Amino acid sequence: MNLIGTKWKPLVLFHLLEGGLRSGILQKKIPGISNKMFTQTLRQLEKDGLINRKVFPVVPPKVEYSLTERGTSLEPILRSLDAWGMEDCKR
Amino acid sequence: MNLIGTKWKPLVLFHLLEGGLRSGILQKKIPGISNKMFTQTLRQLEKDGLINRKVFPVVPPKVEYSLTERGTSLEPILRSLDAWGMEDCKR
DNA sequence: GCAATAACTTACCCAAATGTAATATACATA
DNA sequence: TATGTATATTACATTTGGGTAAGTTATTGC
Repeated sequence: MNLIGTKWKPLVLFHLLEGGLRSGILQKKIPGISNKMFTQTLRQLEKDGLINRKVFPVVPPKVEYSLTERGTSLEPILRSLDAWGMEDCKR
Repeated sequence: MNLIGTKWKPLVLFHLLEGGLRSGILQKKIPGISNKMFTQTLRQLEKDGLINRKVFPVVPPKVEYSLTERGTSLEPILRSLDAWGMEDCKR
């Protein structure tokens, strides 16, 4: 799954700890992430079974991401990374 | 510091949790790491202030690595990564 | 003299991660 | 008809992690 060895995954997960978010809002919480890496990271996390993707059939599109149970189980790790002041979680 | 975003750093630190080790022995605990990445990773960790490097002026050379206090403070993170079964810590 | 030893280092190369920028979709509305 | 909107994808370039293999050092012992 490679949570480690990737720049953005932990960051994305961290911002979902407080609850699900709309795509756009989540992205704004991660300054510096490119459009591409944002969706690419989400796709991977979804494939890893760590997040849910919920699409609302409206226009313009609305998509919400939230942690799965498995994703939530990472909370201790994500919080300790944050507490420790890991660069990648500071942004 | 980028503990995350690198393949080997957490692994090296993890194996030092139980105490300092000679270079060669530490390397053997990390199958798959190349000679180059091994020393390169150690240099980075040393620069990050996470490990100590102690050289014994003997022949053939003897070098021991151990965690600094700062490095030891990562123990909860390293252990939870391991407990979670992170791929990189399974080897 | 010459091989063996432990710990590195260096040159060279490839592949994977990431960045940039343009484009797509589908409908509402001015 | 043209524009805005939120989400996403694609092609292309660049950066960086990582591998391989050979060379370095300084001594001991055959």
